[in-house]
Amino acid sequence: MHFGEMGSRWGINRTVSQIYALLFVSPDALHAEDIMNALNVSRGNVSMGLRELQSWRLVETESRPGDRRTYYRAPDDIWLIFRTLAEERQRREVDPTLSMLRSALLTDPASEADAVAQERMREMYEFIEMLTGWFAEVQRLSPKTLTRLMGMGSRVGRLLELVDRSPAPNESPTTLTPPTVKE
Amino acid sequence: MHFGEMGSRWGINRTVSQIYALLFVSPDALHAEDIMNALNVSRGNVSMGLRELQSWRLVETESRPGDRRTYYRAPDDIWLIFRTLAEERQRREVDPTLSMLRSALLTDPASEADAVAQERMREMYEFIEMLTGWFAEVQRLSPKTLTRLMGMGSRVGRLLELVDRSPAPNESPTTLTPPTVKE
DNA sequence: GAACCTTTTCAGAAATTACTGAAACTTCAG
DNA sequence: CTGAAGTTTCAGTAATTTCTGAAAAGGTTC
Repeated sequence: MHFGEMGSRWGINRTVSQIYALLFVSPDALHAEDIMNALNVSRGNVSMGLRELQSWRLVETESRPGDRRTYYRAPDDIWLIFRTLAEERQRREVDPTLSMLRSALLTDPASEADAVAQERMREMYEFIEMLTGWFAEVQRLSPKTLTRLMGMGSRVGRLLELVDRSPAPNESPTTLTPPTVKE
Repeated sequence: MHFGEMGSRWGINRTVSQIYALLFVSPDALHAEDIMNALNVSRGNVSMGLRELQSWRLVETESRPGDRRTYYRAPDDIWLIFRTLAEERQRREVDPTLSMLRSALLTDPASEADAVAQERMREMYEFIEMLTGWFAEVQRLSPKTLTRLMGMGSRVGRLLELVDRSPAPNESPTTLTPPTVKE
């Protein structure tokens, strides 16, 4: 129920969110009728919801010998789920927004106000590109490494700030060679 | 228009998104009637939209001497906007979800299936806590440092992976002392 | 190839969400 | 105070989204 509520705040259909939550906590794969009964929704609704979840690559199907029904299961690797969600949102929402901004930036500003608007859009464009670019790159690291990086929290960044404040000569701020890790 | 569309995919009312986009690209602060005219929506709708945006701390008001009308402006510091959004979503959606999960984890599992469900929820709980905790910490760094960190992309992480593969003796994997930055 | 079981589709109904416009309210200068 | 200018509220309406259930389609088995 809570996930249905939260889903709808994130633009995801209530039933779709609930189906996902149900599959996520289920020890075994479920078939359509299990879901119908558990959530009290119609057959058609379950079918559409499952299709939506498959289009997001969030559920997998499974078939069992001697049973005609299709069973559905939600992968349980949380890093993978996170990655999948990020990739799909990138493809469906971020990329179209970037290309819209790009084309808006190509037109000639008709007024001073337009020029300012373009400047703001350019900032936003660059911000989104930087953020999603970084994200895509970092996602390629192993979950283990990512977990460690997160465990270090802001320490990595504070280190950089330290370096910034006491500038050493002939130092490139954007390259980093293997440090000596002590202690 | 595009932002209205995208907003609704993220659970944000179309008009609210459009008002925000309009203010964001406007060189000057606008008053309610400007917005009504620009977007062709009713006075009441604009009023409600602005209130919503203020509750998200995404727009500020401004009053001008000799003019009774309230002027609205969207701050233009993108890092600040990003941070504000993250903080509000954390407060409104992540925190309630975490506390729901916490209470679900406190109940005694009534069956084997319940125990599995709890285990899944525990994993999700820990993942969200780690991610948002890291995020909150990193957000405290200056935009300049953050930009540099992002510029380094996955290099920081690859460094860690490298260290993992060729283990040096007596090394704690979770602490990091200032490295020698060369070149 | 026909009976059977399951899934998908989709038109219409239901529910939800968003919007309007007018009245009520607030603010402030005179 | 008063009245003009501006803003908010909210009941009613409109638009959109979601859901249902029955019919069609898809697959399997014998």
